[in-house]
Amino acid sequence: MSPALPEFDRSLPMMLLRAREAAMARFRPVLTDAEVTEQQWRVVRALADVAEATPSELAERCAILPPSMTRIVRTLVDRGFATRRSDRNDLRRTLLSITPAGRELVSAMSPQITAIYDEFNRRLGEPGLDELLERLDVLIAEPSGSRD
Amino acid sequence: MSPALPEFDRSLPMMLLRAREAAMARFRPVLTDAEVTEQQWRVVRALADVAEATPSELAERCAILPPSMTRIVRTLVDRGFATRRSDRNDLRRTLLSITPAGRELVSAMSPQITAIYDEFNRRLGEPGLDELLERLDVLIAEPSGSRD
DNA sequence: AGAGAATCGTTAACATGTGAAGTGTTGACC
DNA sequence: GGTCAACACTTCACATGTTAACGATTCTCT
Repeated sequence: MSPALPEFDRSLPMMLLRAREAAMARFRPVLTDAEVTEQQWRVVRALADVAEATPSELAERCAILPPSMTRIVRTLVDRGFATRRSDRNDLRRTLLSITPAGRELVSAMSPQITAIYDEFNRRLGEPGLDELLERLDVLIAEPSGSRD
Repeated sequence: MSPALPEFDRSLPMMLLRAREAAMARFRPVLTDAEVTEQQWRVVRALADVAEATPSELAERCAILPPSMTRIVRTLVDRGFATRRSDRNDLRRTLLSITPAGRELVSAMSPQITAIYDEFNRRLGEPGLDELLERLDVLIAEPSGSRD
């Protein structure tokens, strides 16, 4: 008999998707209120941590594909949350920075976002959250089980 | 001082997103090979488990929003993986079923999909996977911490 | 120097995510 | 039995996901 597929509803991809949906459901009202999309917020958030970054670096850190990043950066620059300049040492590269308006957005949203993080912390417990993150790390880590 | 935001890179939403991306990266080649999208596969997979289902039920089970479900069902019917009829007792409702071609798709893909599930099982260990799913359940479960 | 490969960002084309509004049908209530 | 709210599905508009291909720049190697 052909190997039975795992239970659909409790398969790893479905559970990860549902868990993320459940988490984002808490953040979404805050994002909507600030009139930024989830992805725009990720990029602004990432830009707040560094002096400058290239679209590629942001794409990596935010888990957003380059074509999407192109559009998101355009939006953020248009809305005044980020600025861009080109790298004089490598004209292929673009360097992006957060603007004061971008920083204001981050600081205005921080309290509410932090409160939601705290809520998840309470729900899972600190050790529970840490264990969860560790297991997710295992998934994220390169399998490297290959042979080289 | 304003409350510091959690580490961006290890925040729960980012980790869940990365973990899911890592997992899907393993499945994607199989899906591409079969020429179905991730979401189309989820719906076909869900249809294979039941005699009939409404778009709403599928949307719930597959974590796909109704507008997307409308488009996906249209595609699946066009491609011959599903059929639709309307409920005579409630003309608002549509009833969907998998076709033989849909079942063939599922059984053709099952071995490869199962192999990937097995790989994750090995990486995490059975108890590790179970613990992971339990913690994800905590996130998915209604907070219900409200007061009613 | 110069040809060709590699890199970075972008555009294109299609599928899906997301929130709002629309259509037809059913149910509840007067 | 007629009005109105609720429901199931759809459409619309815009943002993003996904793959492929493209243009400009840089690197490599001869």
